[in-house]
Amino acid sequence: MSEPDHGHPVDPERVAHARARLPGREETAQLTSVLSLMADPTRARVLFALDMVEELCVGDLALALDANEDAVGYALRLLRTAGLVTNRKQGRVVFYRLAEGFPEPLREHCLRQLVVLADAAPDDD
Amino acid sequence: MSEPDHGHPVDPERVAHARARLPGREETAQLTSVLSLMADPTRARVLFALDMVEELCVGDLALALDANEDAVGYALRLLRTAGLVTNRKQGRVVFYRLAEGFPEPLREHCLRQLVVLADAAPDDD
DNA sequence: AGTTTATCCGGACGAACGTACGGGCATGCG
DNA sequence: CGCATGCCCGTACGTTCGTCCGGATAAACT
Repeated sequence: MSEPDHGHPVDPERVAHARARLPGREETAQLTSVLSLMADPTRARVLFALDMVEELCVGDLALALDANEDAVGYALRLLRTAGLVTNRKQGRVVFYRLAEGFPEPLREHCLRQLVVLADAAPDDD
Repeated sequence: MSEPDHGHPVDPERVAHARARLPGREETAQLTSVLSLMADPTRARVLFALDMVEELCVGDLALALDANEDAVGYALRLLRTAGLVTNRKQGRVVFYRLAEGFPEPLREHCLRQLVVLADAAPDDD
């Protein structure tokens, strides 16, 4: 079966303990949805770049990432929709930057701290 | 075209600046691959649970998460393959826990800090 | 020994994701 | 005023991911 009735847990205490403190479905969904956005090479690098130079237009962004514009455009679309970046249009050029309300923990922990993880863990397997 | 030759960047300075400091393709791939593992509700909650109670068997884990065993089993398979969790078999029960070399920044920043993000940002949209 | 329990494994299916392409809309320039 | 540029949008396609289902394995209990 997929869902055994499981007459009795093996570790009722721990189950209860975990169950009580575990983030709910919605909170988890929120968290994972924003993590999903960073869990893509193009989007991650877009955010990295914007965190460094504050503002960039789409074409320059593609140049900086050495990616094609379609990919960057799509990445920006999702990030914009999620409210993580904002755009300012000047002439026919559109500049992007990290949104005002960009989650600080995300910027601090994922954009900056976690890079050292990739840098210091060559044997990730 | 998808890849305009872009005679000249708009902001050559910023492009160069970003380009120089940007993490390479491999590092980004590593980072995103581990982030992808957390960017799933089931896997994220599995890690949360294991971070809290140290050790749990598959069945109890399914109970704690209120998910079916198939999902939990699949989640554990991926996490195990990635080396993020280890298992210890006692009788016919298999206990899982976070791996020894579980990336500390990940545990500290994603498992613990980022939850407050989900908790403190009801207007994520 | 046979049966039940706890888990793992592999394949099939459907859904979501990312990419490539074509067209569209504004802006700036000749 | 017409053409080129920079970017956005919608669609179609291929790939990847997660779930569901059946069977297999190993251990404990009778």
